[in-house]
Amino acid sequence: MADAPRYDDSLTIALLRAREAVTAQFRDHVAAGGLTLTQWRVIRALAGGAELDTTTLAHRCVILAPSLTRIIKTLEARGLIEKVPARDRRQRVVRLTADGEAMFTEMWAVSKTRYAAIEAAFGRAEMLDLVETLNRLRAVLEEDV
Amino acid sequence: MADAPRYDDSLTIALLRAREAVTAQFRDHVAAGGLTLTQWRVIRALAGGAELDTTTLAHRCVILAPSLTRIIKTLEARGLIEKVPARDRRQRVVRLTADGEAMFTEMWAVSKTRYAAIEAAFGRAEMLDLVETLNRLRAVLEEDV
DNA sequence: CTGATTTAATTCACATGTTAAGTAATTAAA
DNA sequence: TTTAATTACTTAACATGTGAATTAAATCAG
Repeated sequence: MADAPRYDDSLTIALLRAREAVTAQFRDHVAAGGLTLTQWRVIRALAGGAELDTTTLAHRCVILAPSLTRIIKTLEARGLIEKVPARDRRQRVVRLTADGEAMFTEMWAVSKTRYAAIEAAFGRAEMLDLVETLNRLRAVLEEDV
Repeated sequence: MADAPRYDDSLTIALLRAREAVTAQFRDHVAAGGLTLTQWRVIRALAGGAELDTTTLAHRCVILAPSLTRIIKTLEARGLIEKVPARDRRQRVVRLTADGEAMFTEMWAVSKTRYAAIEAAFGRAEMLDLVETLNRLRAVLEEDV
């Protein structure tokens, strides 16, 4: 039997570690705002007045529906998001409140600088290329394999 | 304020989605063996008779200590791993049992083919390059930024 | 129009992620 | 050597990941 590839060479582990390293650049800042990184993704997806239903939001933020149900409950209780009446009454459509938009604006200013720092350290071209490669990998895997 | 980059362009989201796509290739198979992907990483790290303490194992598998504590408890209860007496009695050193090694061997055969399928679909050179890029990104971020 | 099917969320149960606090063993310092 | 500091791990509490079952609303078939 061929040996297992060394862990450092494994694609899954490399993805896990890289993601961990990247999110570490934002975690403290987001936590200082009283949010988790997952909650921050939701806030960010809704920024600028977007009104999104749970399914769309879950897909964009890469959060499973049960998690999003809980997160919406939490953020709504904090007054950061609010429900919007929907024509299809099965859907739960939400948007940011004024407080939510304010929270986003404030935190985004810092997030931007962190993101810029990563670009500066790693290289803008390399970063764009990496994102493109990752999206291509995903496209390939979601087709067939 | 500059707008947030579109979600599809975000590095964090790209990493999240790519990882999701890759792990999806293994999840069903691993679940069929009664394991989670996280548990499988532990089994895999111990394969071949390795005896590792919790700290080393946590680092290699990219699992936080509290999670690993629970996982070790679970896998030990299932008879897949066992404790090894350690000179430093603060440490918890574990290894696979015979059953654990058998489980690994059986499942690894399938995992290998899945991994090979990904290589075939995405390209071996591209895959090696991606892993190298991810590790370089991590190295850059863990240095300074 | 009525019953069957599908769709959108939610709920449940359990595993893991995450931070902080706690415990026991080892090491360092006075 | 006795205490203080460090180390390795565990526990606790809460948030999220994950799959399965459930509920409510919309849609479809007859």
